[in-house]
Amino acid sequence: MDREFLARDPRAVAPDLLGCDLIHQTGQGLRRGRIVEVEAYCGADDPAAHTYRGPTPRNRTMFGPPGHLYVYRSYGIHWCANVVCGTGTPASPGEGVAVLLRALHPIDGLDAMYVDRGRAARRDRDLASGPGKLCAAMAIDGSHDGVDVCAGGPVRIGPAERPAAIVQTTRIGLTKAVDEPWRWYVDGDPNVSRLASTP
DNA sequence: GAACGGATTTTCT
DNA sequence: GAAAATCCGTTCC
Repeated sequence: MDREFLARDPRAVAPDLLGCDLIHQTGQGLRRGRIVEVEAYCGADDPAAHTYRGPTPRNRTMFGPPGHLYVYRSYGIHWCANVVCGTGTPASPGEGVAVLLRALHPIDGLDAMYVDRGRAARRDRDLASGPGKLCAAMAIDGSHDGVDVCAGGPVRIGPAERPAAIVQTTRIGLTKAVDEPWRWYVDGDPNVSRLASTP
């Protein structure tokens, strides 16, 4: 994964991440899933973003250089993982923008994913069909906040296999900026957490 | 298959 | 003190 690819507006990066593989090489083995659902969070432009009101101890990774992972705890229980975007450098802060990874199509390491997801996972599509599930399946937690996914380390992102069709729709689970169409998913993939409503 | 409540960290009022 | 970028077990169709 080239860092320049991520050094853009998250609304441009997010659909381009669909079809890329998220890879985690753990001591036990390699886990891999294809990214099939993402959301963009746009810093000061986005009341729903953690970074809307500026840096805090939790969100400081999002103001750093692109290509790092912002991992935070959601509802006190789950972990959620974002890929930092924008034009930050080690010397100067970025825009506080990122892409939330919401769902994966499991490819490798499914046995380990079932173990870490517990008894609620009955089928492959239960493994990573949501941001909290995704982190559990990939063994990503708070210790991975700030890791560089562009450096060829144990957590990395592989090149995209371009999806046949992409759906753009509104984000999920928000109470602010609910109408912004900043979620994208791979049309027809069974691992997508929720389909776009068709009124 | 849909609908509800509980778990529990970080932030803000 | 309350709400939040969620998930799961239970309950009722």
